[in-house]
Amino acid sequence: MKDLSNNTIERICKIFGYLDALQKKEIGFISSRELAQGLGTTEYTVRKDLSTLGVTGHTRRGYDVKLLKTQLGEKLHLTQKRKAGIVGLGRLGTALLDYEKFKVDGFEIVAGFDCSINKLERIRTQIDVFSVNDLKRVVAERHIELGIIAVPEAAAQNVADTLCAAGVKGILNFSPVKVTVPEGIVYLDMDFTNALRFIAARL
Amino acid sequence: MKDLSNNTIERICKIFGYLDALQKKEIGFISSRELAQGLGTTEYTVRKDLSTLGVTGHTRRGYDVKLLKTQLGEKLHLTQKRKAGIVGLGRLGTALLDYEKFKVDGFEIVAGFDCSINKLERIRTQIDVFSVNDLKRVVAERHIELGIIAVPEAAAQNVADTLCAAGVKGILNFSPVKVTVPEGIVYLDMDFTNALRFIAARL
DNA sequence: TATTGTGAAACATTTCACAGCC
DNA sequence: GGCTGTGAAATGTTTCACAATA
Repeated sequence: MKDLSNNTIERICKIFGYLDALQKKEIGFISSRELAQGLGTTEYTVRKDLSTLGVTGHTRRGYDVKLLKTQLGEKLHLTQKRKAGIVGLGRLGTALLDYEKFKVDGFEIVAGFDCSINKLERIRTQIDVFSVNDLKRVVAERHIELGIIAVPEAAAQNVADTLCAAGVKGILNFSPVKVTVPEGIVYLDMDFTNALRFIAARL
Repeated sequence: MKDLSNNTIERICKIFGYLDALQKKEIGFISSRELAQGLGTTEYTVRKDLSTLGVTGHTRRGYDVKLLKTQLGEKLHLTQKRKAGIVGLGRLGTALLDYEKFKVDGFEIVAGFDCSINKLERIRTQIDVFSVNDLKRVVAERHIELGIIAVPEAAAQNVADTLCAAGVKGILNFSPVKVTVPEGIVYLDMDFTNALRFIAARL
């Protein structure tokens, strides 16, 4: 397959999520125009993106919702379940531990980590929790591919290093500092403050 | 000022945040190259972005960290404090209520809202909490400009409508569905599942 | 000598127009 | 008739090369 731009991948991921909503409403077919409206983009871009991926719709009817979901899932490798671990079990970390939407969409949180024994003992959750000292072992044993960082900023880089050394392939960073990761590790920031800044700048 | 692309605004917001870290380390000047490294972009892009904004550095020394922070803040209107309210006081919502980083960066959470009286009574936080029935009044009284949505997906669109009707100018949506807002309201999604999907697609 | 600032070149993305199709 | 699929045009963004500068 041709290599896709980040923008395209992001849009396709959004479409993928949007199709869930359509399925719940029992909508069988959807046109590029309606998809575009639901996503805040243009019909041209939707058609181009889908055609770039090699998936195809029907003249006069649009795209088959269920089929499209399957096809996009395959093309983006979203069909296989992915295991994730969360490091940092403060308020945000524990909120993420029990975030049900992950499960629905093929992501499974299989472990939580914190450096405070105190916190580990007090936490009430279904997910197994461990000391960060056991991180390397647990990541290997449980085949964790994705690391989610929810520690205070001072500890973020350290945690990222530990996660990468343990062998995770992707990192989602909720801490407010950018961390650096080795070549080949997929990295994404979720900086809340930055999000508010972006909005403020557009006001 | 020329109008800036979303990409430029996003990068400038990141630079703005990065300068905080530099100030903490007491670094006085920084070159476009170093900035680029810290941010994962190129020195050309940094220089172009800054020059597009009309801010300027010094030959042989780079940019004055403190001055640059001030200038970027002015250009992006990030100097004035912005008041925000959070709707939905589940685990995520309450985590956001007490997210200290917001305060540091000029955003102030001045109210929380939930529809469950039960939850409102049980919550322990410094921030005043209200029933969503009082949302319109409180948004007006406290001059809330930014609405943060942290409710389950079924309620998200409804909450967005209420917030917009109450007069907020920007919305940050943590729920996993995209909501639609009237023309003129700045809107940004923070979809955790989508973030994981994006990472999985890049693996 | 090291770094900015910027016009121009290279590249990437989005939009468009329309053929093809059911 | 209404929708997709796509090559070509239009637009936007990034990279580059180099003059200017302290």
